[in-house]
Amino acid sequence: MTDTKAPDEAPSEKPARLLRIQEAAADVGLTPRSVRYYEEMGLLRPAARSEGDYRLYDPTDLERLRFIKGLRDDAGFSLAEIAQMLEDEAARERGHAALHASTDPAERKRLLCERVASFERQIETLERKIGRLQAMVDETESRRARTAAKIAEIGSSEPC
Amino acid sequence: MTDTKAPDEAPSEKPARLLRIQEAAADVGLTPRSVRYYEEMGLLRPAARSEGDYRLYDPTDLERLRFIKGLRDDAGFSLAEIAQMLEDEAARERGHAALHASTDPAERKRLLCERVASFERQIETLERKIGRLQAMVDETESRRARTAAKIAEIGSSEPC
DNA sequence: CCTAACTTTCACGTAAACGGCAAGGTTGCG
DNA sequence: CGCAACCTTGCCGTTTACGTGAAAGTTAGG
Repeated sequence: MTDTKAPDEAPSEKPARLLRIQEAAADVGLTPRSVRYYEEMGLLRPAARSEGDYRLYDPTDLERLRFIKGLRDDAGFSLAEIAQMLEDEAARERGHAALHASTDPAERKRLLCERVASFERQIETLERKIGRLQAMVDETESRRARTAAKIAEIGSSEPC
Repeated sequence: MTDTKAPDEAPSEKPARLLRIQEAAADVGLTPRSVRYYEEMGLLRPAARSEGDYRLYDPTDLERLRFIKGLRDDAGFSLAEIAQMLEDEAARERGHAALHASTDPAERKRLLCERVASFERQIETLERKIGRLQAMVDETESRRARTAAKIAEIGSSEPC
């Protein structure tokens, strides 16, 4: 359970189910056009291309697409901002690769710490947004409470 | 303290500091163009116009503008969505007016309850967004934790 | 009254994020 | 191998949310 991801040295280990753009897009709730656009914007590259140059997406790609969609739909980040965050991700991946290459504990640690820092930046960005949203909720909530208080003044027990 | 807002029957009670578009926009961190655009999209109308048709904004307008900016910048809502929320607001305002017109307690209560419901819809919309953002934070957090665990494995006490 | 600074409406321009179509190549089932 | 269904790149169109003048009117100070 601690080692879900085998480093797989030998090829043809895990064909891993590759999807073509339509299926991949549908899977994460996007259109093929959007997926291509994201690629054009440098947000992702399909894991592979078929003989005839068809884009082929693996599960990692799908996760990445879901991440992108989440940041766009839920958080309202621009693709440029998302690109920035993903570059951070990329740095983590590179760090991950370097991790396997290195056997020096100190080096390994440095790489891992960098990853943690990057995660924390990401979290901070998200939480800043949450904070501002929460402030709006709080304000609305207090107005709701004031109105509710007026209702209480009127009394007549029964709610609306 | 319970009656901050006097209904003001007589005019010329509170000139209330009216700002022209540039100052108003600067005050809330927008451009005059955006403010005009918001008006064009039906998001707000200046409290008054000068003799020569200059737009004049009162504090209520500024609050509204800040609200709009918040929803856009912080939450990433589209102007269309914001328009919807503000229409809700407008309904509340109309309810507020009707409240002063009506002396029937039952009627007053109905209006107030409507307002509360509208506030609650607003809160729900915001919290849905917060929920999704929080989910992303949680996911990132758990990944951070996994990485941190690896660091702990290495040991060597000193942090990064 | 004059002028600088601000404002108005109108209109065209733009960046982001796709939508949609055309012309041609690829897959894969029968 | 034939053909429907899917994919490719290329390119133009569209919506949203403004930016940027242009031409003309308004305000306020000197």
